[in-house]
Amino acid sequence: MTTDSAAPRAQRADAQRNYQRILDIARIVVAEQGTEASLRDVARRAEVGLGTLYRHFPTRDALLEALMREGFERLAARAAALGESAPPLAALREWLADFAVGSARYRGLSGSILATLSDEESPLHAACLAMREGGARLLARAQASGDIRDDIDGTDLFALVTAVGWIADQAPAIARRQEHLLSVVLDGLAPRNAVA
Amino acid sequence: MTTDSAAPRAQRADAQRNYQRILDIARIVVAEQGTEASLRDVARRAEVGLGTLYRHFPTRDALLEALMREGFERLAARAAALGESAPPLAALREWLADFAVGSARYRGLSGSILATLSDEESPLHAACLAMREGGARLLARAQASGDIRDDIDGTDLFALVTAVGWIADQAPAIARRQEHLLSVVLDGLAPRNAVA
DNA sequence: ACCTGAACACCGTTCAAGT
DNA sequence: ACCTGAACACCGTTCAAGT
Repeated sequence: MTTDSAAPRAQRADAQRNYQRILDIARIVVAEQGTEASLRDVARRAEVGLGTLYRHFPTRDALLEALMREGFERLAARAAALGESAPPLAALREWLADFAVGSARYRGLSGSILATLSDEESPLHAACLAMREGGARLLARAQASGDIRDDIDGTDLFALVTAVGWIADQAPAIARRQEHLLSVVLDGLAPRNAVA
Repeated sequence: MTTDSAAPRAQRADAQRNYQRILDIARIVVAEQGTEASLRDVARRAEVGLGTLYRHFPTRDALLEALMREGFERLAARAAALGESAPPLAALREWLADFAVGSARYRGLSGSILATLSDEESPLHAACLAMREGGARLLARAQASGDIRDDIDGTDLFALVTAVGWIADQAPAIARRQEHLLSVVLDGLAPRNAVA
């Protein structure tokens, strides 16, 4: 057993180059057109055959996953760090602000990310997992300290923050209210005290 | 001046029939496929030429507007009624629950409705206006009575509630949490008391 | 006055043929 | 082992030709 069956086989040089070309161009095209960008356009501008794009990225979500992986990993790491360094509520708020920015980086990304929650086949699902768990831990911590109400879970929070990002996506006119709307939602997460 | 220039000219019988056929079928197809339904499919199943569909409904939003008009008018009327009959906060909450249901009636509708806020050309924009104003009045009333914080306006509220509807749209797994998420958001609208 | 469907310019996805 | 692009089955939108 000198070679692991899951060992990454060395790619041919042209394949490696094409993969990188596609990814670089995809970043540009998705920035321009959003997550529903024309894949044909990506292939054209990357100067590869359409089949080559599909060989490297069998689905649109596979391409998005490659585009977002770094960002997701960064958010997961940031959650862990904040969990050590900041008080529960502050840590959660700071992380959510970061997440809100990341999940709205491209037009349509909020939708792609939220839809992926229900679709376990999507490569985005797995890519988001560690980040989601990091956020969920910060939430649980803030709930344990009594800063956040107990009747919401990580998925609820994830969905709510993504939804606020989606608002700016759909209606540019409200985009400047995004931060404020997020803080309104977070205010709703305060513990319910029975003050009648 | 016996005839108003804006008077509705009598339509030819076949035109009238086609209009109705398209609308009836569109209701079915949009229920099946959502607001991004294939217009070709609508024309096919309504057994009219594709051009006939475009003649009656020049844009997708024009078709959606015809589909939703009644519902919007009902919501506008309901806002007025609740403004007379119920205490400020209860009226607002009840109306928002109604609105939440209506704005999520079809898959994709939340998006179509919110996008229309920024697009004044869309026929949906005008169709929503009276309803939005009705909601805004209920909001202002609840703010005047001190039940709702002052730093949000009708557009903010409209966007937030639509966004909660969108969540269920994207992730069926969370659909059953919709009511709860809406109540979390509404809790965030409570006045900010300086309780440190 | 209204209807029709072909025509145009796009998609996503697959796959036989090439190197 | 990988690349290519034609082929297929769809779109939305327009518009000349018909009745």
